[in-house]
Amino acid sequence: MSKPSQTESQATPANGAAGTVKRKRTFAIGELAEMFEVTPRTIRFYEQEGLLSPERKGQRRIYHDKDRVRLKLTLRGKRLGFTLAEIREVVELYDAMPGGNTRQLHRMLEILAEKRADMEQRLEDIRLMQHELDDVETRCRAVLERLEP
Amino acid sequence: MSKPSQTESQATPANGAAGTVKRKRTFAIGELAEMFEVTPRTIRFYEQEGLLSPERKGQRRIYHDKDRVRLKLTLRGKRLGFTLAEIREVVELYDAMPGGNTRQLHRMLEILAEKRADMEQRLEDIRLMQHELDDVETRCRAVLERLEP
DNA sequence: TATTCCCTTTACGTTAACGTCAAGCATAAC
DNA sequence: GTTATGCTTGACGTTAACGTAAAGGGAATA
Repeated sequence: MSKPSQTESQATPANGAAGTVKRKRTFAIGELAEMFEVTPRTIRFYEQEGLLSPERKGQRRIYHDKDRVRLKLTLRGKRLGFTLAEIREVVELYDAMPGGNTRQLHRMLEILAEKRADMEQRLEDIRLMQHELDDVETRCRAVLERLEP
Repeated sequence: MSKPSQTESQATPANGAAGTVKRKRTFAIGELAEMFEVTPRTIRFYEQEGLLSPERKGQRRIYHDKDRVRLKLTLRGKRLGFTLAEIREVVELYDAMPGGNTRQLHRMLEILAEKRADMEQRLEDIRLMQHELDDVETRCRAVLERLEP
């Protein structure tokens, strides 16, 4: 399945005033890509799909911490099998939340309920799959016992 | 995401001797498709990919209970985000198990361990996602409280 | 100054997992 | 008998999510 990195690997904080070990506040696309073990292409693609909208400094993209978080959430969504379109739907509503009208907010609650049900189903699937794995492993070891003394 | 059915819907048992409500033992492709809310095309595709190998009666495919179970497991695997190739890998090893040689069996245990770790990661992702959902819902309701008395 | 990186956009290519006809067989119903 | 239903095998089309190559900009380093 080509796992795209579970926990982002800490990039070496390369700046900060003397003594003050202050976290780097912005990232270039390559840094972010390395952190999450994805390619820059992927990150640009997510932007094109409306999931990210980094600042620009001239032509270059500058990513802040909120962009990093959003990317993290996006990738987690992906691991959970959501499509980029689904992830975007939530992201857009989330952005529109503070000034959101009542209808949007209720729609949001609807979506949340759906996702929640989805998570429950996934938990059940995982439980069942784990049992399958247990079962197969047991049989597997049984056969091995018979072959290897 | 177009959910492809979670729990297969019980097809009406249309045969069985008088009184004996005996479960139907075989299924046509259309029946199986309806049960799991997928298309026949999907089922044929899975066969082509080596995940199913139903009996043939003349030209027609006849599915037994073991085929149904295998389809169920396949769809569950899909919901968990596994590719058909991954699912097939396990299926093939599983088939080769009873007469399997030691090397294959050890390979099998390896794969099982991988899948197990995978499940753990998925559980963690789900936990985190649920917290996200809680968080968003809380904020969402807070805004609504301010808008609706 | 020249070379090296890292970035940029544009654009066509690729893979998985089916969808969607088309043309035809066979059995069940009328 | 013929009409309808459900199956069969091709074979080409489609979508999502990127990959990959081309052509070039700008700053930093040798």
